[in-house]
Amino acid sequence: MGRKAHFTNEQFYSAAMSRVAENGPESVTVASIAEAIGAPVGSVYHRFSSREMIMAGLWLSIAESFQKGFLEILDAGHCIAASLYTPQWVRRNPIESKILLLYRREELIGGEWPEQVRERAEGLEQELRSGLNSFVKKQFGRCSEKNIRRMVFALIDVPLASVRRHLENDETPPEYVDELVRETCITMMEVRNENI
Amino acid sequence: MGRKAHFTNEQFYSAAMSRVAENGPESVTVASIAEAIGAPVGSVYHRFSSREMIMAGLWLSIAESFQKGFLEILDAGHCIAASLYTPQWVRRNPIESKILLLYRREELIGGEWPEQVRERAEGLEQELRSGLNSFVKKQFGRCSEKNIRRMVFALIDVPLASVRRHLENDETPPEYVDELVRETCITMMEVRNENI
DNA sequence: GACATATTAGAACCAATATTCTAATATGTA
DNA sequence: TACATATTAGAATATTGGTTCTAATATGTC
Repeated sequence: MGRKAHFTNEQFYSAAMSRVAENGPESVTVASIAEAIGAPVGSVYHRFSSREMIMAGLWLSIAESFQKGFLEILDAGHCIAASLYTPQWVRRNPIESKILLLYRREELIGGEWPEQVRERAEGLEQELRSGLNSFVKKQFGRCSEKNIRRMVFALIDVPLASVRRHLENDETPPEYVDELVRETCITMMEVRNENI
Repeated sequence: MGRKAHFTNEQFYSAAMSRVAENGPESVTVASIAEAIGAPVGSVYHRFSSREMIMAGLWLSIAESFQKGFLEILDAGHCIAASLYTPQWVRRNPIESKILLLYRREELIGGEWPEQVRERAEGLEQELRSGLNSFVKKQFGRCSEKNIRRMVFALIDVPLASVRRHLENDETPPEYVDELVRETCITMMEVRNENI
């Protein structure tokens, strides 16, 4: 029927993504996205209902892709590999990782989360929680609150901490961070009797 | 000579601080600070040359106070205690810790760092680096790059990671985070031969 | 080729907020 | 009490950036 689209959604996302990685989330204005791909601002609003929707879509697609890989490893029961997933993913995806791991979600998406977006985000959380639960059950026999916390720490919090410093400096995380993360993960797996 | 000040600097800082803790750095407008203490915006600019200067002063005073306590423990050579300093400080300073540990510095202080402010910040970094160096020298005999990294990880990055999740949720870090941090710190202190 | 509609196009609009400016006011000193 | 000045006071200004609106344009279908 109508005329063919001149720009793809990916182009809009990609423009937003580069700008976030280069100058931080604040610098992403609707005008800057438009300019980056040579479109007028009106076109942006024709595709997306608001700036928030662009940022949310971008964030979600990166988060989904990250989490997919993580859960595959976790489901396979590879504990150490799961803890190393973050630094390795960061090396493979330097731009995406700044958006997902360096900035807070609220910096990217300030205001209202439209229903549809919230659902996708909740789906992600749900999926992660259940993946962790079954991992812990498999590894430790039973899924105590204490063991869940240990694994969140070993597989998520610590790996994130290990790369953040490097993301801030725009450098690829050096190999030694894997060693630190691995040692921590091994320690966390050594659950003593009183912990079970 | 002139008339006495009606408001103290602390009042301005404190107003800014509460707002950051409650609604995030974005919500701190010059008008909101003024309103919080019942002053007109003009008074704010009479004291501070810009919004940035308020935020920078606030951030610096918190950072200095945090770091002072940390370095005392570190200088005393108490490794585990140093790693536990962060979660414990967070429990004692719930408001301050959101400003110092939850938000990125760039969120608080966006643009230019005036000379004077930059100097104070650089002083802090310098002081921390040198404190860490002498700690590592004392603990490990020699101050290798590798050991420095391990200690930054054990004493700074991991403790920070251990509380961030809780700061986001506006809850005091539960006691068990100390256990996780302690175990990690112990692991990091066990430097094997090939690491020295 | 004519029509319908998706899309481009960009000017205009609006809201928020940092900053400036001018006037009024209070207080320490002579 | 009168003067000098730090401070309060808040209205006015300027800028930035998201959003809306109207017109022009291209493209698939009849």
